[in-house]
Amino acid sequence: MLELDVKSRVPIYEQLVEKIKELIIMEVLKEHEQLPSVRSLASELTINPNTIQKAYRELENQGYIYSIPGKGNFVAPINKNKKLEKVNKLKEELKRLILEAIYLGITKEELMELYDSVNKEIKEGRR
Amino acid sequence: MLELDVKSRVPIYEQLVEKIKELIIMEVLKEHEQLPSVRSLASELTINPNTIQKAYRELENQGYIYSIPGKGNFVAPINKNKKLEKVNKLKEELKRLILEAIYLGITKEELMELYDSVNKEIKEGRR
DNA sequence: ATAACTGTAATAGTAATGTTAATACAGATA
DNA sequence: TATCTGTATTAACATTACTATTACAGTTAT
Repeated sequence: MLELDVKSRVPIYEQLVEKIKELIIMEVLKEHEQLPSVRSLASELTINPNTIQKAYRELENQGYIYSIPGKGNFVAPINKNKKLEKVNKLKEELKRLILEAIYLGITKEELMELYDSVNKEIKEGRR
Repeated sequence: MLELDVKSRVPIYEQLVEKIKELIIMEVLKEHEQLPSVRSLASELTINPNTIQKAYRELENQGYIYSIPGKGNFVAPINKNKKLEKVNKLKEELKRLILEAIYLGITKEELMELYDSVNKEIKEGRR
């Protein structure tokens, strides 16, 4: 569920943050659902507990989870603004790529084809 | 022309490589055109000559430029396969983002709107 | 030929950052 | 009481990018 790339330039804790954000926004993780404990997740992923804690701390700062000392970390109940935030961020990224694409001569039609091919892959369950 | 972000996670030499690649593919830099010397570019950007050299070396390895010791570094005369490579890479990136976008509920129409807005900006000379 | 450019090379040092390791303490719970 | 949980702290390690410095050789113009 949480696949990490230890050789990546982006640090492990940040990969974790992004992956877990994703799960929360996609509502794979539900409100108030408990996350794996710092230690258990660390041993499962065979990385240091400090790294997990750093990720959880960051998620808490960003309002995605809340923690109860002694009990655990839980999914925060907000999700609406967060989703909008995410959508806007994604759109900005898309615009950046589209700009470059246009300069490289990629047409609107080609972009639509890309959309369709991805959409098809999803429907066929290949993702 | 070459704007660097020293605070970025991606290293300076790699930013340089990408920017210069871009200029070559867009044919802003023409075949056999001489690039700034290692030392002059270094002093212009106020970074170390070694960093420039590392970028040039990388560009040479990737076939974008060639160097003549004692003379300088020059734009290589290939550009066709390189452009295709770049386009394909960009399309892969786009697919990745589109996949995420679909999961977040972004429609094909919204994507088209993004394309149009970027296109409009270009035409209006805002880019 | 000399000076002033070019690229290339090697080495050492510095700085930042992520990660690990080891402990410790306190709240929660069975 | 034992065993979970989160939290905190400190030190050490590893990697990497970048800088600094010096040196050598080819090119070119004066």
